[in-house]
Amino acid sequence: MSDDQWVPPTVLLAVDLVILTLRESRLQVLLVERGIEPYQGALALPGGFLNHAEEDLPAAAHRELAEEAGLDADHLHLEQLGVYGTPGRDPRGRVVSVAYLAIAPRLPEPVAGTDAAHARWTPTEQVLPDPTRLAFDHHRIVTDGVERARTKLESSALATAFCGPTFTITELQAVYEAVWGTPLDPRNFYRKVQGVAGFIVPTGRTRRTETGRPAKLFRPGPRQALHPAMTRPTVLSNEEKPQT
Amino acid sequence: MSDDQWVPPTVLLAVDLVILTLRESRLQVLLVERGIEPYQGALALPGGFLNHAEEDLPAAAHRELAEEAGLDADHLHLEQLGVYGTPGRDPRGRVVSVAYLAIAPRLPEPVAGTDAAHARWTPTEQVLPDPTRLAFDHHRIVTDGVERARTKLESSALATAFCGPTFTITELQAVYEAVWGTPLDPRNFYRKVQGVAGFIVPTGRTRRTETGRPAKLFRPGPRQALHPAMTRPTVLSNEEKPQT
DNA sequence: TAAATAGTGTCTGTAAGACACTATTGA
DNA sequence: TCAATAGTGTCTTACAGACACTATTTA
Repeated sequence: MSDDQWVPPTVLLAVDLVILTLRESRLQVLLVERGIEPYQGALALPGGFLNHAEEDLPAAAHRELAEEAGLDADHLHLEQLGVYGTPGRDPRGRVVSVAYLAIAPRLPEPVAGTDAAHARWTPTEQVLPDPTRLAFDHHRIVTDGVERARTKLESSALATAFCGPTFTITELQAVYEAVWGTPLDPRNFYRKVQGVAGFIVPTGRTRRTETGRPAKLFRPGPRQALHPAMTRPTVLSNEEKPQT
Repeated sequence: MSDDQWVPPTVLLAVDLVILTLRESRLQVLLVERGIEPYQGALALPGGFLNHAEEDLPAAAHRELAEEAGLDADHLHLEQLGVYGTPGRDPRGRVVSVAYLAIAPRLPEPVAGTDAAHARWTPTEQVLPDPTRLAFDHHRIVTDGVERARTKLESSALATAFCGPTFTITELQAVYEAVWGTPLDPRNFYRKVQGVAGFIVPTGRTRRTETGRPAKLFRPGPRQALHPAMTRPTVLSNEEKPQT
């Protein structure tokens, strides 16, 4: 600290994106096939270095979102997930990556012939169990992103961000079931979700399905913080099982 | 992106520490008086640049913790808070800072004659209301750190990290009251905290106070995640007040 | 009609919060 | 004895979860 010649080291700064959506009733994450070394040919999160030294971090995240997934900011939740900067995580040198979590309603297949051509949706249930499937430390980042999404679903109105502008309660339930990976009781969910003030508001319209009673349509309400919170069914560890 | 000459920009990487403790029944944060420009003479969070390009982030956080607060890793909770990297936040150039939250039991006054000589404890209630009191964007970082601590107190056993190796239930309550900034009912708190399996375990000993019945002593239990969670009294916004 | 999905009623157990009460110490 | 702090009992209300039941559609 008292070395007069010392100058602080510099690092390369990147953003990585965990983009989650719901397709085929499953939670899916956008992955790209890497075209260059390192990890050429492997699957990785979309992302990249800052464009220039003055680019803002959220701006870089939005730019990558547009470039690699063809997504504009509409209906889009974007939040910082964390920093991943272990020395050696990138063979090119000291790269520190800021991960962002993006959540979007039902998204289309990436369009061929664009920058997003090598992108593909992959169910998280295929990615999470295998830590070696992704390049760099991206498996850890995806794991953290999914866990963040699960937690946020409990206490915030984030679930509606997975839906279109209007939705049925059953559709909303499907979001919770897909993200949490647990089945929920439809009747309890129905009343529960309506009892949370400001979470969803009825539109007065209904939506016909192939068969069965038409369902009322709702849109997102004004509330971001949910009271009472949605409760994720607790997977009981051995220690907390009731003693019979 | 198709410019063959383009090379990614580099940035300066720093760590900043929000070190919280409990002194005089108040939540206090460690601040240092800056000895150099920019913001010379102003109060700021302890922290600094990476020592060398290969230093790990948590290692840098621990190093600053030792240098600026004289703290070793004992009894210490340390977690990543977030990245603060807005262009222009530091007049010296593009500095991206990774903030860490550290929580420690009752800490002594910083020792004069060490690197920590210019450090001082400051009650958060004096810092939080005034966004101009701290250098850089450190007010925001402190705000985020305190909010993180408040939230973690609800669902994790973090509160015991503010206490010594053994503590009374009343002391534990004082932690919750200081961090949350709300009074709690001692009788309900007493039963509540004992009903949370694995949170605290009785030592069998008691501690005498100046006056009044001696209190049972407890030590931290094995559980990190609390079930049921401690509930922070909800400050009702206008919208959610019950309609009479 | 049956099959399917939407939506309601009701009960039980757990837990939060209010608050009266008892217990054990020092002065 | 009183003052002070520790600890218990009990009631009310909220809410999670189980699950029987009714409602409205298409085939």
